[in-house]
Amino acid sequence: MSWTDERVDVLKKMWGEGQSASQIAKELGGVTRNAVIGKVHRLGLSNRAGSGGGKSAAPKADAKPKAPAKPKAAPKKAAAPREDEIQEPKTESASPAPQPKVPHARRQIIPAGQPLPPQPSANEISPEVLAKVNEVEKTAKKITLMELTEKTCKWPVGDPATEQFWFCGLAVQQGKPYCEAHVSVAFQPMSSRRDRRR
DNA sequence: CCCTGATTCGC
DNA sequence: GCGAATCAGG
Repeated sequence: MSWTDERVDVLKKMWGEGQSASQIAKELGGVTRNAVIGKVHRLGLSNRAGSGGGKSAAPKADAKPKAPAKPKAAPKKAAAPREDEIQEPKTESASPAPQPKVPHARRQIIPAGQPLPPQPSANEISPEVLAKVNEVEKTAKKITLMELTEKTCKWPVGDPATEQFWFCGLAVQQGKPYCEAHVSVAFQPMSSRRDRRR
């Protein structure tokens, strides 16, 4: 595969959207995340920030401490036939319809000001974290039960008895079953919820 | 272990 | 220019 204009376009778009190199590589197909990263650098759009915020670019200074002397006895894997991708056995066929963008209309998350207690632990959590979760739930992928994998956030959102129910679906925080935001509300330190009035 | 991007360097 | 191998984190 070569970097055609269209492919570069997708690359730029996705990278701009904050997609990870591996995701982009998966989307494009025929390339590895390394290739994507390499291209990103060559295109000179490595840092996605640019915002004059506190996040300063890399303090590169001078880099050269790399070990130039690489023995590399004989680790040559020869031409490793990748093509593997042992991902989940999705409905892989030949349909060029990878990611449904979910063009659904904006369903209101909270139908009404009803009790709505099913939320696992949205009781006494720092308002900040709570707010963050709310944000996340708006940008969540809203996947269904069957779309859950070991790598998708399994945080339930909404009421299972209604149509307004889905799973977060964002990338999980490694070992955890939830994404970062939901991990923070799901795994409250005891100290925090210690003296629950009851 | 999973993942991320960054860099190097032979091709 | 390309990207695998590697490095350096989280």
